[in-house]
Amino acid sequence: MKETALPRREQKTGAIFSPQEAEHAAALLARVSEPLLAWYDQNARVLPWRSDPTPYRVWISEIMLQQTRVEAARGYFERFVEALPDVFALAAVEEDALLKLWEGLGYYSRARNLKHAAQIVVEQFGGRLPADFSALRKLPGIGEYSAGSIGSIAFGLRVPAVDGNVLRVVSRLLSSRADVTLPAVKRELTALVAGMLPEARVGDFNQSLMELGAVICLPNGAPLCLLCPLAGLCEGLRTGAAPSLPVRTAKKPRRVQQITVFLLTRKGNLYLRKRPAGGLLAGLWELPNIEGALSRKQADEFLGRLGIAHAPAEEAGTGHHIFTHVEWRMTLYSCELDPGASAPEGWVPVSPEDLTGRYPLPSAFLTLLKNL
DNA sequence: CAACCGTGGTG
DNA sequence: TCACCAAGGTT
Repeated sequence: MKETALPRREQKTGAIFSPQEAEHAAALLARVSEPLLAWYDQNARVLPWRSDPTPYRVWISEIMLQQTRVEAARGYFERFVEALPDVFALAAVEEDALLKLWEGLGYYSRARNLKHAAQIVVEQFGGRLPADFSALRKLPGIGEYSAGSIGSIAFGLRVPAVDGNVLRVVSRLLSSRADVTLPAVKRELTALVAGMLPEARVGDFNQSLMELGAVICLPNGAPLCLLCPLAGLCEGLRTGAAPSLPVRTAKKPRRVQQITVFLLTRKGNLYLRKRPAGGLLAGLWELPNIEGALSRKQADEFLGRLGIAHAPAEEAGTGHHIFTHVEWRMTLYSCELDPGASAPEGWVPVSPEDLTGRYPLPSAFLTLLKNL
């Protein structure tokens, strides 16, 4: 294959960076670990999973922290490990109880994957998380990043852990305009990070890169370069490009979905139903709803067709909820069912106590109920 | 590879 | 109000 005949990104050596650029990058990054670890020793936040970093706790924290800010995860973590203190408890937990512990955190498949992985750990590894990158990587919910973070933090494995913080920090250090949303770019930056790992304290080093990104090298064009221990090496600071890095391709616009939601009550209980096992909010409970913005008359007709004996539906306002890929615009109706009325299969009358303590609801519906 | 999967803080 | 984006993984 002739290099000169191909655009750079198709060359065999270095899809993104030329050999010269990669060499320069490696030389720059080689000078990072020492000052960064020194900074980390003085500035690391005190976090519950850091104070007692058993493999189980590190694992739970890393899954919880996927696409989730530290402050959002903190309270959930404490409650989770209190309720499920070890891998055996996690492997045996009932799904609703598990999802209730995760309620409001989002990306609920993380919780289900945790339980599935716990069952594998019990069956195949005697209840001990494997101290091996490839074995960790094979567990459900553990990808390239998490295998690296758990491996290095819990077991001291000499492997990189490249998350969004690290991509931002490294892009700025190198003043690189490579699009970090591209898997190929992520792979190359991961290789560069692998090359900058210190001989010892790899877990601390991986955490120090993320910590720097979380508290100094802030996203949204707001890095605190004056406080940065790496300011002296940072090409992004020198060129002035740091605030506008990293480069990411824009996201696809959301689709808007109109739904009509029913607040059906009977003798102080509220009707819920379980969502399907796959797709959005899989396995969580919800207020009965259908697609479309129904008029009050259509709402009554809908309930009538389901054979639900009820008082006339009352308009209960509107609601709005934004997910990553979908936006719900909700039309609400409230309706008291006749005392002896039966509801469709799977619609469950839930007491206020069970609503709070037993049934996991997505925030979209929790917000509605809170506003009533 | 690109679409899908939640939620809340931030400017 | 609104776009951006977080200690990503799966299909």
